[in-house]
Amino acid sequence: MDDIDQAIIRCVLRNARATYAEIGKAAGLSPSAAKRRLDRLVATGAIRGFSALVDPQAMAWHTEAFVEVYCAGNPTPAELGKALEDIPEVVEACTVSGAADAMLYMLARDIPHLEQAIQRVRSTAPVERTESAIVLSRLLTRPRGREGALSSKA
Amino acid sequence: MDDIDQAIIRCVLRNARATYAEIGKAAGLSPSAAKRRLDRLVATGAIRGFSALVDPQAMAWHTEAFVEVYCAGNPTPAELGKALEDIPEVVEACTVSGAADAMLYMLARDIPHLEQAIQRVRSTAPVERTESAIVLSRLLTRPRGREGALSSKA
DNA sequence: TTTGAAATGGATTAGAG
DNA sequence: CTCTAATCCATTTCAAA
Repeated sequence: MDDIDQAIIRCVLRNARATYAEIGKAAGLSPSAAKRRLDRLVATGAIRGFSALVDPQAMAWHTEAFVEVYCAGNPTPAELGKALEDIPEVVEACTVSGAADAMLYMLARDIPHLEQAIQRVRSTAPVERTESAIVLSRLLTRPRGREGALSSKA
Repeated sequence: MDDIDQAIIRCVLRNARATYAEIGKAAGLSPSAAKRRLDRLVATGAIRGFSALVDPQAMAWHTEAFVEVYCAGNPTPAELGKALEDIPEVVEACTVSGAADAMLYMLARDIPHLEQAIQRVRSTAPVERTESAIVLSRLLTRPRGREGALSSKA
């Protein structure tokens, strides 16, 4: 992880669909070298993947919920993640300490849509039981600076 | 915004670097039709951009927790928000349905730091009891469009 | 070990139907 | 929306620093 990798990450954070030529230009590399480094960043796990930034307003999804998931058996985190990946209503998912196996943060159009999405979670993953806390009002949201740690330029 | 657009969004949420051929296959469309729809979704703002998912390990603070807050009496959401505002470790806070009054998402350097921050929550706000679920591993994180990335394509 | 350059196979994109 | 065709890009290979 050097300055070139950081430049690549910054570029691809700004636009995940950038071509290797664009990535290379941002990092001062040829397209083939840029591809090699990007592939390595993905392979080593520094980059977990690439996703679209969907406007929740455009989809009119404004029903939020925290969902505790209690699993049947003990599926691996990887299995759980794979199963949840196809459910776009699941915005975040973590395994957690305590009684529940996982905590989901879900976003849906409305209550029926949320209910349907939770049903989909229950049928897709080896889930025994879920416990939902629907968000009533948002008290505060602080920017998390996920990319902040990487944006320190040399 | 129909089922085809939804399928395109699902595909590109899963992998923003998918080719138009892959997107089209996921949506039952030809590559050129897939490109036209995706371009339109970006142009209308339904998709704000495409970004990489960087390993949170790169962050300085990498201990996360979901904290359920049970209040003494019934403070207003405004009072709660005001009390939590001064605690930087509280990244998100919502009032929720169910037994708990509020759900916090907290971010700290490590477990001692998290414990100290929770103590601070308990002493600052009229909190009766808290129940914490520390994040063990992150299964998936979808950007919520807060990062404000913009495609550089014309 | 990592880069840059060339070649080819496949993807992207505009235009026509 | 599909099809077609021209262009552009991704990916591999290979030689060089």
